[in-house]
Amino acid sequence: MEASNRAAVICRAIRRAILEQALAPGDKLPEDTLGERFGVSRTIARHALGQLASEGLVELRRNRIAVVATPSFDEARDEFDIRRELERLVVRALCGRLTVAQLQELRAHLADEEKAHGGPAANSIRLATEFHVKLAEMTGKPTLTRYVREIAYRSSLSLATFGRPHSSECAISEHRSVIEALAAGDGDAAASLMAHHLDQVADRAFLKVAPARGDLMEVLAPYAEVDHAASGHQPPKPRLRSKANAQSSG
Amino acid sequence: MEASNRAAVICRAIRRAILEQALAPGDKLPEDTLGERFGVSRTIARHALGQLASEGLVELRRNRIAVVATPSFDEARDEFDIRRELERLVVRALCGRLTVAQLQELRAHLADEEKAHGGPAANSIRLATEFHVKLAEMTGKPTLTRYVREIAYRSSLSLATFGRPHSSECAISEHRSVIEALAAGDGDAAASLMAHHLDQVADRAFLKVAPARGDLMEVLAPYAEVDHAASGHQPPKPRLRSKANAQSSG
DNA sequence: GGCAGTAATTCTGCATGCACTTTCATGAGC
DNA sequence: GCTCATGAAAGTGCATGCAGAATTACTGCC
Repeated sequence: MEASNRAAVICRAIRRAILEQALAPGDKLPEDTLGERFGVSRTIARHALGQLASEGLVELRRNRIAVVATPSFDEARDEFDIRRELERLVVRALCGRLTVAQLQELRAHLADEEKAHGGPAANSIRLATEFHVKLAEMTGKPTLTRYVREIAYRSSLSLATFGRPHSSECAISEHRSVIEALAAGDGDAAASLMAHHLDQVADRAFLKVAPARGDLMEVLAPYAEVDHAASGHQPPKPRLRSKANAQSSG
Repeated sequence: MEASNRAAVICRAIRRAILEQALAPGDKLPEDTLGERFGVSRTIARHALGQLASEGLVELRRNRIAVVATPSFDEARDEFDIRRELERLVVRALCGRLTVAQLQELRAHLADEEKAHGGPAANSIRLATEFHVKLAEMTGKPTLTRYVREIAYRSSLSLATFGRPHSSECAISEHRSVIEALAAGDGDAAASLMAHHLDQVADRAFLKVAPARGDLMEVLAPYAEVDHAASGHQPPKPRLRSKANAQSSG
């Protein structure tokens, strides 16, 4: 799938780091540091960054250090709209075509999600995303898989930027009901359950922006971001994001 | 939008060549030839090829010359399914939000399509594709635009592989009705007209595979391709494609 | 102490060189 | 005439070096 192994290793590492929110939007990714860390030359590191940029996970600006992408609020919203349709296609393609082994794999994945529930959020987030990617892969449709994977990873960046603390228990039960609808061969149900699930994720994550009380910054962040998008260039904003989230119980 | 100008120039040139079918699936793209042609080093050419590969227009195999991608029949079919949903999102996003200037631009584009109707097919194909890309761009949604653009360009490769002679007059009238529905602010109509249009394109292009009489090769090509995909590696197949198409009136 | 101007450092953009792989042409053997 | 080995040519994979841009550190000044 990836051009060469050595660049692919870097890509995978960075993708995973983003997924587990070890890398946050805006974090710098200098070519030589990267190359040094992975024991390759800048050429390879550069190649990997290009690949990640084409997936929307990294932003490349001329003569500037590459940074982890910072999706705007609008982008996040629009991408969830796309994602809903793509994943609807996924479950429709899957319905009635899943093998016993595949169903078993999905249920095993669900078990992993449950097991990770009490633990660190990074694991839960990663597993939840991988559930969607795994479903897409099972369609055997390369383009659909690619788009779902890209957008799912991008979603985790949106979550990092705008999301409030991840609540995984709802997601898990929604995953389960999608699987059961697929197992029952009910494509319509599976499709609307998936669409509903993604709407819920979006709502939980950043659409219902806090019930008024508490941190004003958090409420305003999305709207501020909209303004930035309109004005066309990024204001300073040095890591205000994580601070705002951390104080949400203020 | 693209990392650097110099690589972007090469990308644009190749994309356009593909769109106008001056480059056919399987055509070779050696790094140094490319670099020489555009007055840059292999490094830049290589970078451009990586970019195009990430868009699915070029296939990169280790230690092998890059080639223009050859979508399989299944891929082509699946991508039209994706495209239908994406472009439905496009017209829904556009409906009621198009400015007078934008409507004017779309109608001007339609006029260009009509003007190109009698002329070389390359022009008609390019303009038809650009119509869809232009619509997507007008949404202002970067990810949606990117995906529609990628898939539209990929479609032109599918057409080159499986398509029969392009018939542009239907496409043009269908484009017109989409625009008029958008101008009238009827989102439902626009969405289903667009979906219908894409279905028609797919049907005209390669789903109704010739009415039995004539060249057997042409009828079998898609099924042969399905087989290749299943067996996992490409058989020789040295440009059989264009020959089969040319003899379709046998 | 705060601030502007400047030098040093860091980092990217790109070409080039070398090692290795694939491909192709040539010719020997059957 | 056909197949198969063999060596040359062509092409990619990757590291490195140099030029220039961006950033940072530093110094003198108010």
